[in-house]
This record gives sequence, structure tokens and C-alpha cells, in this order.
Amino acid sequence: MKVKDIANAAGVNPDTVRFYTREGLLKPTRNPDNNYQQYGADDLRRLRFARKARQLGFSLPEIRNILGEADEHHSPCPMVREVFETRLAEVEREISELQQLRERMKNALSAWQDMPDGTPDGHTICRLIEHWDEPTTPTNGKGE
Amino acid sequence: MKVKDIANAAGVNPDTVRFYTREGLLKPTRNPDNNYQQYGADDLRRLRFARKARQLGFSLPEIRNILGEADEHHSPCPMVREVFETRLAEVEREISELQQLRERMKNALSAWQDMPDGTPDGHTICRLIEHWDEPTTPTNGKGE
DNA sequence: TTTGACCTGTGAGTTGCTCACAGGTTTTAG
DNA sequence: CTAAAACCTGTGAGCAACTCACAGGTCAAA
Repeated sequence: MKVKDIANAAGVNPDTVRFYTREGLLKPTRNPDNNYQQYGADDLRRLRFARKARQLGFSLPEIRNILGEADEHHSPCPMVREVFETRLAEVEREISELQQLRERMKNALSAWQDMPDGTPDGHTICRLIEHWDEPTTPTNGKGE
Repeated sequence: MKVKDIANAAGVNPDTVRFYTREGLLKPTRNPDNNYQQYGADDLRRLRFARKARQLGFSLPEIRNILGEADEHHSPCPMVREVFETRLAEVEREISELQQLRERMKNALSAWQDMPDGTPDGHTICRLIEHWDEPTTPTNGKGE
């Protein structure tokens, strides 16, 4: 299979295939005649695996590790379970952050019902935002 | 105020201040003696405004537009309301996507309870992921 | 044989910062 | 007074995961 074939088979952009190849997730051979990449059934399996893992929130380095384990005939499943649980916790944190954001936004919207559209006067840019209260969580976006 | 002063006053990284200055959100003057940037009360107001707007999900170009409107003594508030409603819709979409992801992950986890950790055999990498079913929403992340 | 569709590698663009670097300035301590 | 520490300057790279653009080589069908 050539780039476009495997890309079609997995439903991804050919550039993604090239990118994954560069990143070492796929290991095609070369056609010595024309120097084209040749992907086999194994690469397609890896590519489909990688896409599913991406949908589950795994990062490319994580996927590379998992594939590497599999290459050495170790079971990647324990690693998968572990990363997966970490990731689930992250997703839940993201959800609750977004829910808080949504609440703050809705509160802001309803507060704005009553407020006039002021013209900036050198003291204020837009009260809508300036008089909006800070999120409860400290500014620090990072976990640290 | 010098870079570090305004950064401290707004609780951000000095590099963020420099970055916002590069991006045209802040417009400090220069001290001709030493070529240092000099930020005034107005810049601090803009910076705080920008940070609040960021927390609400506004992009830097949007914030630049809003500040630009304010600079020309137009009320940015209508623009703020408009962008804000668009943004709220996005947040709600993100939430529901993440909730779907969470459900899929939880389902996967419970399905995995019963499954053994297979060793990759050339047909399978890790069943945990390979036998996980696709999300219902078509893969295509983009709106198109 | 000529078009058009594919292939190649590499480099840049996306977003919002953050950090690194090399050199100039100011403050502080001894 | 001087030397070191702490600040300032601009610019360029790095992050994540692609996507697209470019310039040139290869191959299929008409």
C-alpha cells in the first residue's frame, strides 16, 4: 500500500500518515525501484490503533511507547490501563472546569441583561468584562 | 511601571507582558534614557481586561479587536456580547463532547474488567483499544 | 507523449504562551 | 567604588498534533 491507500483505508489525511511515519509510529519499507513508502497490513493495524487511542485521549508519545512495547512482544495492556485511568481523571477535571466556566458565563450573560453598553471613558474598557468576577479556582491553569 | 511591575500587578509572567506588547495589546511608551518599556495605569487596565477575557475564552485577536474599538472610543460591548454568545455555545459543545468521551471511556473500562492482558501476536496490539467501539459522532473533528 | 495524479522530503503555520540567549542597565551589597 | 545580582532589551525556538505548501521525481491513462 502506498501513502494514499493506507490513509484511505484508515480514513485519515495522507499527511497524517507521513507525519506518523516521521514520528516513528509507522515503519513502512521502501520500494527500491522508486523510493516510495510501502505500508503493509501491520502498519494499517498500527495506524487504526493509533487513531483509536488518539480518540481516547492518548498522546503520540504514549502511543509510540505502547507500540514499542508491542514490538518487543510485551503486553502493552497494563500500560494502556494505567494511562487510560489517568486520562479519564483528566477528562473529568476538564469537564468540571468547563462546567464552571459555563456557569460563570451564564451568570455574566444574565447580569449583562441589565447593563448598558458604555462607551470607553478612559477608566473602563467594557464593564461587561471588567465587572465580571474572577473564577474561584486560582488563575494558575497548570496543575502545579 | 516596568515589565516586571505590571506583570506582578496583574499576576502574570513578565514574558506574557512582553508577548502581549509584541501582539499590540499593550502600548507602553519608552524611557529614552535606557530604552525600557514604560507601562501606565491604562496598560494595567488593558492587561487585566485581557486576562479576564482570556478566562472567558476570548482569543487574542478578539481581544485586540475589542481593545481597538475601545481605543477609537466606540463601545466594544456589542462585540463582546456577540463573541461571548458564540463562545458560550462552543463551551457547551465542548462539554457535551467531553461527556460523551467520558461515557465511552467508562464503558471501555468496565468492558476491560473481564478482558485478559493479551500479548501482541502479530494480529492484535492491545485488544483493550482495538475492540473498543468507535465514537458515535463521525470521526471528523472539523465542522466541515 | 503529455497530462494529471500521485509520490518524495522538508519547512512553515496554527495558539498562547514560556523559556533561552546574548548583551545592556540598574540596583544592591561589601 | 566596584562587582555581582537582578533587571531590562529583542529575537528565535519549543510545545501538540497535525495540515498545508513547495519543488521536484514517478507513474497511469488517454
